Amino acid sequence: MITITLPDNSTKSFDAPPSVRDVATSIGAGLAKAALAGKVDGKLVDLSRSIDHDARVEIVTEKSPEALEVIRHSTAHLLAQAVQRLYPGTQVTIGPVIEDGFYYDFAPKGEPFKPEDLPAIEAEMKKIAKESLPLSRSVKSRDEAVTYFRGIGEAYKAEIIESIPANEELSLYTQGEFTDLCRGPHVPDTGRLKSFKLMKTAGAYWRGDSDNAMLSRIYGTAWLNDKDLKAYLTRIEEAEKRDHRKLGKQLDLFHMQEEAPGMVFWHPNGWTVYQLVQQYMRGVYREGGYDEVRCPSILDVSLWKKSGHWDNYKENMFFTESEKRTYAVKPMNCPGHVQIFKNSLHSYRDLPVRIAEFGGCTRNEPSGALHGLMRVRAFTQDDGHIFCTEDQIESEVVAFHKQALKVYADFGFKDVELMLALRPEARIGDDAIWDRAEDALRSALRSAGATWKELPGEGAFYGPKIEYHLRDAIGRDWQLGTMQVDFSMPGRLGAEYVGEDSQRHVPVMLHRAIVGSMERFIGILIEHHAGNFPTWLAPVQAVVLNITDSQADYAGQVAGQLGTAGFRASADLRNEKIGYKIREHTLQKVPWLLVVGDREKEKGTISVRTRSGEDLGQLPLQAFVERLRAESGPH
RNA sequence: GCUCACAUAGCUCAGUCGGUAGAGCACUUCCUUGGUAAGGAAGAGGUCACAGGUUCGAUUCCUGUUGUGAGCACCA
Repeated sequence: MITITLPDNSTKSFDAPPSVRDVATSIGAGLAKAALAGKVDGKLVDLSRSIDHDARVEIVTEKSPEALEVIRHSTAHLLAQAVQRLYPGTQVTIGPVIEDGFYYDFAPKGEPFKPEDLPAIEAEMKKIAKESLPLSRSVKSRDEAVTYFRGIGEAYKAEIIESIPANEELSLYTQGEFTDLCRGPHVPDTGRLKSFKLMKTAGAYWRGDSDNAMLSRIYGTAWLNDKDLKAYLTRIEEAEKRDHRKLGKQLDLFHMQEEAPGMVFWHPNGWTVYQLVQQYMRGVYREGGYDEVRCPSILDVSLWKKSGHWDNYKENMFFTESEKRTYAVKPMNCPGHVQIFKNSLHSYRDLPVRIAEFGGCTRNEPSGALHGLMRVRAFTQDDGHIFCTEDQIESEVVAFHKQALKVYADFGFKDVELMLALRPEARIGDDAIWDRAEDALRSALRSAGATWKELPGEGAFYGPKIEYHLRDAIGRDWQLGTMQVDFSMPGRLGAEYVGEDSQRHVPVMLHRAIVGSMERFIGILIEHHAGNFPTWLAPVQAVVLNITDSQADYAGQVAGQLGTAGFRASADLRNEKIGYKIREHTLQKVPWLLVVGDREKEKGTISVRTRSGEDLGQLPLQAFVERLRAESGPH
């Protein structure tokens, strides 16, 4: 006798061990039909799984949060089956579920898959789905499974299984002629898979290691129904429209060119935005008690040997030589700031000493990593370093945390996630130091009332770090700010202060940045706002448009007065129709369009239109200035 | 760095099954003075990314280089 408890706490009894499907059927035929999988004592299983003990059971249908995972996983199997039908001899490896879909890595017999191959594969998937092949689960011992996969020529699969402990039982899923190793669960039959699409092909290293062979990966997406699929495809299109590389060109913000890979040519419009962000951040330095400094861009390599960058970061640095000396182009600002700290003798009374810079950094990033403004070789950090005692870490981290959240909110980002990156494999400093550094950050975060996720192995070589991840308007995550504790570098570079005991001590160094890289931050701003910068950040805030030549003087005057009032305004006096000018400046995403014709000229007003097409009618210039002033800053 | 793809006018793209190229927008000039998302006409603009090779002939085919895109690896 088996007693099953359902989510509403009602119970059902069965004489023989029932399958999950039996439980569903006992509740209702409709539910049995809608069922995709089940949850037994919280564990996701197949419908066919029999339940041999008293348990809590939940039926997973399309309405369950787990449904998508099951469907995507099963669709990955469907893809593998289709590929093996069309390309016999292709080996399968793994096919996990990812955000919005799934992928499957194949070891093709000949050429890797190309985008042109996808329609045929997708058609074959649709065909198999129509066949409604049931998926059946079987269990094998590890060694049996290895023998099985070796027997059918699946060397990669066999290799995966060999790395699993010998005493573990493995489940295999079979649909028609296709069998794959898999933890499951899966949909009961392939007919349940309807709304999917293959998206792209790519290379991917076997087991994620660049020393291994390159496999051929196919990405796909899968959804509960065609409506969701369509919504997803629309979302991707929207994201493409916001691409900062595209908008950067359209709005004439910046460009990059072949002679300077990964480096930016800022155009007047883009540089205006850059300057605005910089001025704002300069205020943040001031309010946080930082002194702004400026350090040399190239420094003798001996300094980088002392700092540890030579040993840990050489691959990513640019070098230059002159008169038999080798210099490194600075990839980070910290050693420079230490030099400034060291240049005078500090008392413990001076601490914390806060030094900040808009520090230009140059890093030889791998060519394949470059991506518009998001990953560049030359960039500027809002970089600050705090020299303090161990006791001061907590209050410094808390103050920084508050400031960072304010900055993000001012730029329109509400969704901020914190990560704590812990000691990596390659590092300097002994474990006791790392313990103290990691604990210091944890306790600071605790006292700031923050919640965070920990990422083992992701820290910098000199210390652990807090990372601030922001979610933009279309749900993508970006890492911006960082706060890092460093017990090593001050000692290596000889930074000291005189303590109360009149002895010399090595200070702790905190590395911090809020926007991270100016370049990347502006890229994120462009995408977050889809190019529609808020008025205070817009390169051009208002354009005055005359209707005929007879108002040219007046239009020029209005633009002049706005300029005098401190706004970025210009007049478009071209001999073009008003509709043409409106279209052009709307496409340039200028927030305010001010139309002046004879009517306005006579009354000394302007007709105000926003870039979203809203018509505010005629306003006296002064009234508009007030309105603009209200939108001219984040505060 | 690795795999695959791509590189044609300022921009977005078409095209040449191998015989040195075309559209729209933008630009210049002229006409038009027009009230809220494109008025009209004419003109100018290209070593078809770069370097080799095959060929009577290469922008087109092949190889390499550079850059870009997608993904992987990397991201101190």
